[in-house]
Amino acid sequence: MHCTVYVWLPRAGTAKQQFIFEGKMKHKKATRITIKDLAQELNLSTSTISRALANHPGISDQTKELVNGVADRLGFAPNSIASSFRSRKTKAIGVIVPRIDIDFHSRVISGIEAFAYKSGYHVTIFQSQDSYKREKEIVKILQTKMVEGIIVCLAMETKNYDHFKKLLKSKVPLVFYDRTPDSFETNKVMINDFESAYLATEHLIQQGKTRLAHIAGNQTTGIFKKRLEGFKAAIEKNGLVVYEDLILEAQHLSYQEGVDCACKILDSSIRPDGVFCANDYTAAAVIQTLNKRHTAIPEEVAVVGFSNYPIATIVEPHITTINDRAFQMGEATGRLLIQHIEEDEIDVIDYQVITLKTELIVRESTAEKRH
Amino acid sequence: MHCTVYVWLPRAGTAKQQFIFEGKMKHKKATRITIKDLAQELNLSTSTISRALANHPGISDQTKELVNGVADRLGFAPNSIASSFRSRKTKAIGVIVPRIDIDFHSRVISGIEAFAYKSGYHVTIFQSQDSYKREKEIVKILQTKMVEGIIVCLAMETKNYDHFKKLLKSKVPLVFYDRTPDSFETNKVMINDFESAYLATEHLIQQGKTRLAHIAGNQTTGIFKKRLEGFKAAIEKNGLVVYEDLILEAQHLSYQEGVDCACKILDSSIRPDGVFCANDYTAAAVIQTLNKRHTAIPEEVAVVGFSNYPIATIVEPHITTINDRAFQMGEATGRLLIQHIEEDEIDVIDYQVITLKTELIVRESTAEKRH
DNA sequence: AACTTTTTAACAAACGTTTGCATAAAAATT
DNA sequence: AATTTTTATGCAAACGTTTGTTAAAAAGTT
Repeated sequence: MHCTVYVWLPRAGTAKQQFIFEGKMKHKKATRITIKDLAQELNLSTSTISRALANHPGISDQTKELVNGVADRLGFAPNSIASSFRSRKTKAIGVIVPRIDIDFHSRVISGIEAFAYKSGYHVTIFQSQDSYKREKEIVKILQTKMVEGIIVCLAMETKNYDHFKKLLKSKVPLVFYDRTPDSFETNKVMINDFESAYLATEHLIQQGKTRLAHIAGNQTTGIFKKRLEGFKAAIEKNGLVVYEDLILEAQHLSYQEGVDCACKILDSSIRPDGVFCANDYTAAAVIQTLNKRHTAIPEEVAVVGFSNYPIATIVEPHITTINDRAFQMGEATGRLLIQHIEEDEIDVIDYQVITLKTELIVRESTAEKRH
Repeated sequence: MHCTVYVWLPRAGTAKQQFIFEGKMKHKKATRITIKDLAQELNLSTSTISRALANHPGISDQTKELVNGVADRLGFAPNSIASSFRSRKTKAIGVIVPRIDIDFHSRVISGIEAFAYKSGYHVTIFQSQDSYKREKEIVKILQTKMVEGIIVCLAMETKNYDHFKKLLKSKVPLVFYDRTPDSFETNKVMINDFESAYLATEHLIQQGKTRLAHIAGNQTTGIFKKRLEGFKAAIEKNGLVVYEDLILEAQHLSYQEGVDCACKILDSSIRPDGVFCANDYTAAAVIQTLNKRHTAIPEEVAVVGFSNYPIATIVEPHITTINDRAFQMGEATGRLLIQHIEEDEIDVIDYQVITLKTELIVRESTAEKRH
């Protein structure tokens, strides 16, 4: 049975509104209040309403008050899609991250959202799951004028950047953070991984350590390569020897991988007295392994991590580490993107590279005595 | 000086395209390919193009191929805003969380995004920063037909739900997770906090512990109240005594608060032999404090946490805890919301409450011998 | 061959705003 | 009082799709 029923209901104001219940009475068309309703109610044109709501200077304060009053009274909520459609501005930015539930990324996203919100933008997030295929899919979805600009942290798998180049060709503002493309120049926000690693390593040397080990990240990824380079550079600069046997690569820098690497390093013929780890999970793993072996930290072996994860101050001894300023990186990335979206003058600028200051946070795993 | 210049450029296909540089030559109107261009190119109507691209059954396979071919060739990307505008479907869902950079929430969001993506939706996130004012602001922004449904984890401050009731009145599908409103019935996805706490506490009792302490969360928040109730219920059911002095409230359940509470509890006149903590940060704090005091875990004092954070398997001894299934909670929340968005039949259902199974993960902080 | 049915595509009207231009009224200037 | 200037509002087109209805052509049926 299929029927159509017309029901007439009185509405706020004088006009009457038609609600249509149709087809098994399933589709209740909840007719929303539009700018036209306000116009009718006040005997003004839609253009005046629109301008009044937007606080346009050409509209008298009196009318503005009137319009806002009625809008409130009728519970008017603007249709942002119609507005975006007409004005060609969505006030949306897209963010592609490998995974949201990784501490570093969630802090960066937090910074992006905080800055975007302040600037009147909102943030739509996508997880590439570190997959190249998925990343391309997402870029395709974002091609549709849905967002005014895009922030990306590259998927681990991504070695080809054509999908992003296409994006740039169609003039979509684009900013990369942390894991950025190596083979083409574009907007980037990074920390100085080389410098940070150099700093961390030199700190170990200053503590009198001479046989240094490194648990490195995936060496096809720029940032981890840089950290290894910084490690080596600091050793050589200080006239010490780089022991290649003490450099291990951990694909995902997970805690478990850290344990495995720690065992290998500690059982090596050259017994290290200092370990620099490419993140704090592996640093925590090294520390726990040393604890189990009753090796004194930092006296026998000192440990430095990277990123200042929450665990850095929970594991005992607390981990000396690099403050990677994730939240600030998010803010800086958001700021740069929105600048590119809004400022036409910036068209002259081809691209910008921002490098954030990092700092070494010294804790008990290298410096003070363990209590 | 103000000038207008017309530049004619050849375009893919046979047609030519006009680019207009205007007003100090700042606004490059990058004219995109639209459905109309495709129509012109193929001598078809826009409706046919639209239907062909949408794989409408009324269009012949031959034309579909033709259309898709030209679309590819000209690099056509649909304008999703125009489409949303006309079809009244944005394929977007909004998520309001207290903070993104909290482990639990980032895992829930990850689950939401994963499910939404599979279902062809995208996710826009907002942080209420646990502020009631901010939460109301965000709800107002989301009123604008920008999203088809909303997922919320309440701000700590929120005690009044009028802003959400208004949302429901305008028929916006709404689902709460974890921190849900107590005073009105609506769609919710939760874990059984009472049951989980009961389970955790009973486990301590089974280990022969009789003087139990609890580090509780903010007692104006439902879930933490439930956890306390479960704790007490388990004790009473097992014929033991609830020591009110051993129950402390930590506003934010931070590591530092945990340390403070741990000291108070351990220095209390009734020396506890078991501690149930409302999250893993405070549990880690208790464990570290006990370690510093050289108190044997679990022999002298056993510890149970809540949520299974990464630190649970990093701190030594590893923490016995409740698996809160954050990712699955995200998936379930996303599924429920999208169901409500898409299924008209569901209109009959007023609201749904989903409770997820939890489990106790037994580790060394309660059971096995520490090595 | 005259019909009915099916297939395929076109027409045209929306969707709710924004915005350039025109205009009317009021105020200021001569 | 005639004019210019300023202020406040209206008109109407446009943004790029989707979709209900209609029409023509092709295929099938007698």
